[in-house]
Amino acid sequence: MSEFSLFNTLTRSVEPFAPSDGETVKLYTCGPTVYNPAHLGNFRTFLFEDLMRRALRLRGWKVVQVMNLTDVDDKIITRASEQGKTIREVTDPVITIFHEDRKYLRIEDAEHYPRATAYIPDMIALIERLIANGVAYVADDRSVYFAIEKFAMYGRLSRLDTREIQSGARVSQDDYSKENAQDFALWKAAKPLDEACEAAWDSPWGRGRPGWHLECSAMAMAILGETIDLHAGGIDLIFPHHEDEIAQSEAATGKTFARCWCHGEFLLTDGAKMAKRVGNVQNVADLRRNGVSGAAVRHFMFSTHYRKQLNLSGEALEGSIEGVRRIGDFAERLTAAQGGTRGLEEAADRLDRDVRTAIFDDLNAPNAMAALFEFIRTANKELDAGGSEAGSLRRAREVLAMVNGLLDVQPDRAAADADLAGWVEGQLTARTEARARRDFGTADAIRKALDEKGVVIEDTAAGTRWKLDQ
RNA sequence: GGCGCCGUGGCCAAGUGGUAAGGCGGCAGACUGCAAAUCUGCUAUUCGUCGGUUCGAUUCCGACCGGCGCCUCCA
Repeated sequence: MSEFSLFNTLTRSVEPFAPSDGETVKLYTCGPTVYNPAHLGNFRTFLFEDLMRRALRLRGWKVVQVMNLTDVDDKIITRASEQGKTIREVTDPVITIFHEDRKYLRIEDAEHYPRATAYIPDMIALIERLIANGVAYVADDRSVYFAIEKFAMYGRLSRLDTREIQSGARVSQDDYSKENAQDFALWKAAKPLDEACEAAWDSPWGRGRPGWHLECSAMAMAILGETIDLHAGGIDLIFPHHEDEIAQSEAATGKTFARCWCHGEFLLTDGAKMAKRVGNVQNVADLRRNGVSGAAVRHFMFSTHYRKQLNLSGEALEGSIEGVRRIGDFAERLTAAQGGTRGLEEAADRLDRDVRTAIFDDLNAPNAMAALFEFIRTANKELDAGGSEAGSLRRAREVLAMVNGLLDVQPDRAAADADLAGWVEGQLTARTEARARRDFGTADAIRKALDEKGVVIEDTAAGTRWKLDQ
């Protein structure tokens, strides 16, 4: 069996990876905070995780993926109060949009999408364990904090020396009273605003709500167990989010929380991190409105390795749209082909091997994509040569399906409705007749009329074919 | 101030101590009535700059220039 390796943030190096039980990968991925539709930067991370789960399965393992939905937090509460709603009324519609966007980008369903508010009892139980272990304390304001100096390994993931966080850092004191500025909240005592939008629950320490980091630890352990195989997220979550998850999980259980940590780099726009506070965000809806397909977005996101920053530009996106068109045209050609050649089969074998090698080597999607395009060029050539071997054709289709099951960059050709199809067929018949009598003026006028309806035609030896543009 | 990443052709981008994958675009050719699709050839003597190590560096080391990120709740 081929090796599978991933870059582990804990060691800052690419290492062999396998699930601890040799069979099922327990994967936890930090999901969106649902107060606003996720932007493309968020989706770059989710796409990287989608590729990861597909790669793990291709390697032969089962995957149980958890993606949490953070449906209680400061921003959600702010939004709810502004609109006079409960947090649930704010988050429900955003979750719906999240799943629509996700499906548009062909991100597979995770096995679990837990909402933080559904796991309050688990979170409270975890806090009680931490207090019992002496690493958490209840402050004067009835909030509960984790005391980072009680956890020796604190800082191991982010490699931040806790004593040296100083000038330049955004060290803003929040409204809570804690013993050490770097301690983080496990439980936040309720304020009137929280109660007003139904963001407060009973607890042994009074009314309140969970801290952000706590959610992930509690839900990961509740669903996947105390030690998980893989934990992934955006690079900005390394600190403090994942650092804190490790602290509170391991301080509670005494066991390794996640065996391997993977982080995806940022998507930039105009050379700056895409973020709401920078004001340069673009959503899936924006691309959708501009006719950019999910397949094209995937091609774009996978054109660069996940650990490298990627700049969103119109030019790059155009390139992906064209690239994906080529893949689509080729796939249709392969579907329609009557037979293949020995060379086609060899090219398919090569593609099979090269894609696995690339993707099992720390998810090298750009190399996998390169292998796909090399295959397309060779296969087109072989198909030009004719050939009648059913076996090689079958093999080519099988490998292309495998690659597509991994990258999923083959565009859907929009099916024309019956009215349009009928009209097009009529036009094509007229055009074929015109061409037969060498009346090219009429033939070209018809082609122009079709083009204006978004119909592109190709004259081939077997007759004229047509498709909808994009 | 601390920590870290990156800089490869017009654009995107892989990559290795031994002389630059792939995609988009462009140019030329084949095919076509013309197109489209496809194929072929061309499109970086060179990998931010300057040094060093080496038989040999884009790949290792150093300095510098430029871009980006993290340093308490941001994917």
